[in-house]
Amino acid sequence: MDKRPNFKKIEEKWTKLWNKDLQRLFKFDINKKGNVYIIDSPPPFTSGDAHMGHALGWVWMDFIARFKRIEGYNVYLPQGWDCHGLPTELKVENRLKIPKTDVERFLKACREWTENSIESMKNTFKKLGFVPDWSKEYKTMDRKYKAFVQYTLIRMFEENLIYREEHPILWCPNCKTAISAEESGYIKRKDIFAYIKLPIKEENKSILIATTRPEMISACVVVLIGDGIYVETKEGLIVSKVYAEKEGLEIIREYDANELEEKIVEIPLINREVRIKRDPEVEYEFGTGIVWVCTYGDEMDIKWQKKYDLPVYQCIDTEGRIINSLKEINGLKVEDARKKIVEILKEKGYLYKSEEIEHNVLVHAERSECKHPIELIPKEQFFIRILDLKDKLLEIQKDIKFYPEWMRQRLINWINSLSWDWVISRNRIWGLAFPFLKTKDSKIISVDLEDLPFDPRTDKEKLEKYKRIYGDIEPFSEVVDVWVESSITPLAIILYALIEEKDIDPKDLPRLFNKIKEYVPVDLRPQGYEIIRTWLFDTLVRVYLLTGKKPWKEVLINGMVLAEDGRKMSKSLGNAVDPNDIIDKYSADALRYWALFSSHGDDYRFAWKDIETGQAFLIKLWNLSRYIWMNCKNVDIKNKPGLSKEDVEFLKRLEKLIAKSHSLVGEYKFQEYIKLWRKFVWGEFANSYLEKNKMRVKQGDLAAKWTLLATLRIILAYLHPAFPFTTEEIYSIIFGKKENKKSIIETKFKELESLFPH
RNA sequence: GGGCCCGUAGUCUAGCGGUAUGACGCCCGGCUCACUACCGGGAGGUCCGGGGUUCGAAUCCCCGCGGGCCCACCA
Repeated sequence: MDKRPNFKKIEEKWTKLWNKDLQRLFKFDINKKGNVYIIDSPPPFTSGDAHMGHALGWVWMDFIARFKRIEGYNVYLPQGWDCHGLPTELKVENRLKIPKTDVERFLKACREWTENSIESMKNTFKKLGFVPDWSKEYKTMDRKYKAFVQYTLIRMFEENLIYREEHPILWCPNCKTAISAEESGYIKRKDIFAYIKLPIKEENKSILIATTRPEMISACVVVLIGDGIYVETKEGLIVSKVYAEKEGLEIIREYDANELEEKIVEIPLINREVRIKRDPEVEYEFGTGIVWVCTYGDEMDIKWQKKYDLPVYQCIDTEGRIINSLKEINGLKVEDARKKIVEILKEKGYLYKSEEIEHNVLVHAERSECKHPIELIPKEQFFIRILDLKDKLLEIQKDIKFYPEWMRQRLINWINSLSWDWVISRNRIWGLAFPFLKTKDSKIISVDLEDLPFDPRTDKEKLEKYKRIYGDIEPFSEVVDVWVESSITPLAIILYALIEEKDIDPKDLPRLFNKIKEYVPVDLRPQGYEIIRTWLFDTLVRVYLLTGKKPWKEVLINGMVLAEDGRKMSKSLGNAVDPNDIIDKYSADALRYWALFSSHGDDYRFAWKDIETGQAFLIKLWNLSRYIWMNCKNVDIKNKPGLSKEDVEFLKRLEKLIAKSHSLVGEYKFQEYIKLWRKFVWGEFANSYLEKNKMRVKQGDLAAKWTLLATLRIILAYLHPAFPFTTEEIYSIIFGKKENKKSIIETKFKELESLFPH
C-alpha cells in the first residue's frame, strides 16, 4: 500500500469497473422474487451540468442502494433523464439560432442538445461513485418512454379522466403559452387602484367600486357586496360604512344588504345592466366593500362566475390586447388600456378618484425569467380531473411514510389549495405530442396503440391513415406538460426493467401495464422539497388514477444546498461550486462525506472545511489499513484463534455498533451513521484498541492480529456505502484475492457475523 | 393573510421529555517505529426571551422577538 492513497487513480479504476466489468453486481433482476428494494430515483431535468444539489441527492441514493445490496436486497436503482421543457427550447432558439418554424430541424437540435447534456451530467454522477443499473437507463424522449406516456394518456382519456374544454387558463401573453399553477407566482407590484362610480338604474345614485383592472370594464358581469352595513353619502355614493367613516364622508342613510340586492347597476360606457348580489366571500373591509366581477380578472372571478353561472365576456386576447371593448381601447396592450380607460372615465365623470396600490400580481414566475403578468383567457385545453380527487389523495398520503415527517404538510397544503383541474397542454415545441385527434364533427379520438409513439408533426404517413378512415381530421398542436411525463416514473422504471434494452411493440402495452401494476407501490421516492407540489403531487395523482394504489411506501426529502455565504447556491449568484472541482481537488469520497452529513429536509450549507474533514478521515482509514496490511495481512481470517478477554470485549462492542447502524439506515439517518462509525474507527479502534495492542502485534500475538484484521474487514463493509472508492481499494489489496472477490458488494453483512465471538 | 421550518459553545451542526452530538476553530504538551492531513490533554453553552404543562423541557403547549421558505382571491 502506498503511503498516501492516490484518489485520482483509485477513482478512475473503480468508476470503470463498477460501470463495466462489475456492472452485473448493480443489476436489478425483476424475475427474482422477494427481498426487492426499488428506488424511484429522480430523472434530473437535462439542463446541462450537474450541480451540488444533484451531488447531495445522488450520493444519498447510492448510499442506500449499496447498503441494501450488502444487506442482501435485490436493489433497483434506475437512472432516468427528464428531457423536455422550455429551457432547452430557449437555448436551441437563442444560442443555436434555429427557427421554431422549421419543426423537424428544431426538434433534432433539441435532441442533440439534450444528449450532450446527459453525457455531461452522467459523467459527474459516475465520478461521484453513483452506480445505477445502466441496462435500464431511460430518457423521457425515448420512443418507448413516449409510447408509454401516450398509452397512459389514452387509458385515462378512455376512463374519462382527461377532457378537453374551453376554460379560463393561466396565459402568459409574453410567452404566448398556457402555463400551469405551479409555473406562476405572485410578486408585489404598484398599480392603479381606480374608484369607479357605477350608476344605479333609475336613481340618482352610484355604487362605488374600487379595482386594479379598470380596463376590463367590458367584461363586468355582476357587482357583489359583502356582509356588512352599506351607506349612502351626501354625494350620492353607496359604499361600506367602514369606508365612508374612514374617508370622512357624510352619511345620509344606511342600507341593509337585502335592499341593495334589489337594485340594478348600469355599467358606464358599455351600456350593460348587471345585478347586485351579496356574497360572503367579499371582503367588507377592503376598498369600498364592493367588487365588480369581470370575466376574468383573477381567479376569484372564475369562482364567482361558476357560482352564479354568469355569462363570460372575453376582453383580452392571447397577445395581451384588449378586444370586444370600447373602440378607444380595443387593440391596446392591457397596461396602456388601463391608463387610457382611467382617462376616459375621468372625462365622462365616472371616475371618483384613483390612487396607487401595492398588491400581489400573478406572474409567469417559475422555470422562467419572464415575470410578465398573467391573464386568464378562455381556451381549449386538455385537463386531468383532479378536483374530485382531493379527499382521496388526502387519504392515501396518510399511508406513505415521510422522512422527515413534517414535510408531509407541504403536500397536504398543496392538495387543500387546489382550485381547478390540472391543465396538461402546453403551446410549445420541444415536448411530447398528444395521442389524440379531432374529427370533423369535433369528436376526440385516441390513435391506435400500434401507432405509438405518435407525433403528428413528423408522422405524416400515420396521419394519412386516419385521414383515410375519418376523412378530415385535425391533430392537436399542443404538447404535453413535462410533469405528465415525469409523473409516471414509478411505473416507467418497471416497464424498463421488464423489457430492458429491447424495443417494445406498442400493442403489448396493455399486457405490460398489468404486469407493472404488480410492483406498485415501490419502496422509496427520494427528492427535494421544492418539487413536492409538482413531481411528488403529480406522481401521486397519476399513479393513483392509473393503478388505484399509492406510488411508494416511503418518501425521503432532502433540502437545498446553500453556498458558503448562506444563500441559495446558484450560477446566477456566482456562488456555485462545481462538484467536479471538489472531486478533482479532494476526492469523491470526501464529497460523499459532506453529502451524507446533511439532515432530512433542512437546507444544507456547503463548506470547503467539511470536505477537508472528510478527506482527513479517509486518509486516516487508509493509514489504519496500511498498518494492518503491514502487520496482519498473512493472518487467515477464517481461522479464528483463541481471543483474549480484551479482544472479545472489543468485538462485542463492535457488534453492538452494527445493530445500531442497521436501525439508523432504516431511518435514512446517514449523518448519525457516519458519526458513529467515524468515532469508532478513529477513536475506539485506531487510537485506543490498536495503540494498546501494538506490543502484542510486535510479539506476533495471533489473536491481536486476527482481531485487527477482522475488525477492518467489518469496517470496510460498513463504510463501503459511504466511501465506496477508498473501501474497495483497501479491500482489494488486503482481502480481495483471499476471498476470491472483486468487490465488497459481493459479500453480505450476514457473512461477517461469523467473525464475532458467540 | 395562512402554513411550514429554523434560532443550541467563536463558527457550523445533531438531539426533539431525563442538564447536550459531532466537526472546525482555540489553549497546553508531544515529529512515538500506519498516519504531524498525526498523537495526548484542556477550556468554552442561562440550548432566542417570557409564561405554562410535568417529579423533570433544548425537547410538549401558549405569547413574543429575530431569520428563512412555501402558499394565498383581497377585487
